[in-house]
Amino acid sequence: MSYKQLENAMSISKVLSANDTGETGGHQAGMLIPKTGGVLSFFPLLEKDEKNPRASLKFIDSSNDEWKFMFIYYNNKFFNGTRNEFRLTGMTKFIRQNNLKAGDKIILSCERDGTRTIKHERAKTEETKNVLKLGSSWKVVKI
DNA sequence: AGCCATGCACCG
DNA sequence: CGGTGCATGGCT
Repeated sequence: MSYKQLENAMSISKVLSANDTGETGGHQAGMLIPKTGGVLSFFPLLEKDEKNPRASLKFIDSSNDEWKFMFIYYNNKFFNGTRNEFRLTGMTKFIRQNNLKAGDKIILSCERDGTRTIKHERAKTEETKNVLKLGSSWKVVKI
């Protein structure tokens, strides 16, 4: 009797930063993966004893297209350098095709059969929605 | 911890 | 030769 059913159909999401989408001029080719929030458990375990280990992952989007991303652990901090972070690279085409901008969200899911899917969520840019004008110079005065 | 930025290698 | 992506350093 085992109780392991947590690894089924999990999904994570990441809000794109300007640098992730390339808007800052950086040629990043992908996005940073936060080390916190349990996000890492979505990805395969990488060999931390070797430098910059990586895993190629296949994702299916909503139109059933297949995408190949590279999950890389830049860990040269434990070798020569200063890096200690995870990245998902090779996403430029996907970002462009869907016209994703900073603030938009990427949702990655993992089905029970191991299939990984990718979705995106447009940021709600209704910035002036809650700026309800109430005639602030008027107020009720009791006499 | 996460985001920004860049030199260089590679490929069209 | 210019765009793209990797790897890496720097800055907040």
